[in-house]
Amino acid sequence: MSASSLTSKIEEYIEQLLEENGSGMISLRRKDLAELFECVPSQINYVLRSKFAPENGFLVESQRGGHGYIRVVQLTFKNCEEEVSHLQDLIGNRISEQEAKRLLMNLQNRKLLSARERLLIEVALRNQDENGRSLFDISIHKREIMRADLLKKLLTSLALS
Amino acid sequence: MSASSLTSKIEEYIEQLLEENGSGMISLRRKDLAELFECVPSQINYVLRSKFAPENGFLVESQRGGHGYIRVVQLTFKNCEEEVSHLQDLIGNRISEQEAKRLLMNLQNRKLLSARERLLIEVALRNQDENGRSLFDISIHKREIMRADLLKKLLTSLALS
DNA sequence: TAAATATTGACGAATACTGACCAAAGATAT
DNA sequence: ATATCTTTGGTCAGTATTCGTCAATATTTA
Repeated sequence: MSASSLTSKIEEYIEQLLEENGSGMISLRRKDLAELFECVPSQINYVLRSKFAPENGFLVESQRGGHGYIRVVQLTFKNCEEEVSHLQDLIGNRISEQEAKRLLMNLQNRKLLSARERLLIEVALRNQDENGRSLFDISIHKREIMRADLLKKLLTSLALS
Repeated sequence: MSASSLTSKIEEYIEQLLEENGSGMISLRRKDLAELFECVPSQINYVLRSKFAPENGFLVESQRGGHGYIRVVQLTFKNCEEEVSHLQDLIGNRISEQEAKRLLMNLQNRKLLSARERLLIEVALRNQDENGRSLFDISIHKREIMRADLLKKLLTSLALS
């Protein structure tokens, strides 16, 4: 897909670095990256915060001062149970439609879900939401709780199969 | 087939874009489309929700904010259309839990569903049933209707893509 | 005319980007 | 050793840009 925004370009650059490196971990220098993309340094923080967050399967460590660095680590899980409990934590008691979609997309990217499975889950979530809204007049808050509930049920059932 | 309504015009425009593009996927800018058709932006959402829903063979993905977009993906029939409409007939207006399970097992045996996909559908159906029973006190009759509805949505969206 | 579908507009939410100011850690001079 | 300078990264608040939702109203259809 075309990456027209600055954020996308930086994101793709970092992903490419990770891919080339292979060890699942890379180091950056914030100022250099900012110069490369001709933006303010805090833009790098924005990209890291929004695209390389734990819910997207990454960890970011850094150190200030001379020879400072930013390290991006790609998370992996040893077993299913670890992954499931991590997912439970991420979903929490309630979740928005956007968050749910991002999470599912991430699972698909990490090959933990097929495209068809993701589609099924999205349709199920959407159906519940529509029913809750139009048939039963459920509040948005309650719908977020029900969405988290269903999502956890679906993902858990898959992981334990 | 009156193409006179605004919704129809927008629908046809998007379909034409999809056809011209050929890749089965297009990107829109909601504000631009709204300006083109001289309507409020939310009209675009209405068209997308009502005409480009998964059960109609489309996926809509979007992103807000700077460089935001709306992407419409046309799912292509992999399995034949007859299969889908046959399933619709088979399910009918309402279906019991037992019948649903038999149907799903049958689809899995015929390799039209993976075990994981069947599991997802069963969990989604059961979840809706449970909620309907315990939260909203829905009658068994109404629940059979809702079950048929959800099952058709799920299978139809799967039959595409 | 009752139900379904279409249309609008007000308001809210998510994402992108910047710049000013803050904090930490190494380097250097005394 | 300590103070101070230099080099790094962090945070936050503000602005701009897009899209989404919801409820009210209008129109069409059955």
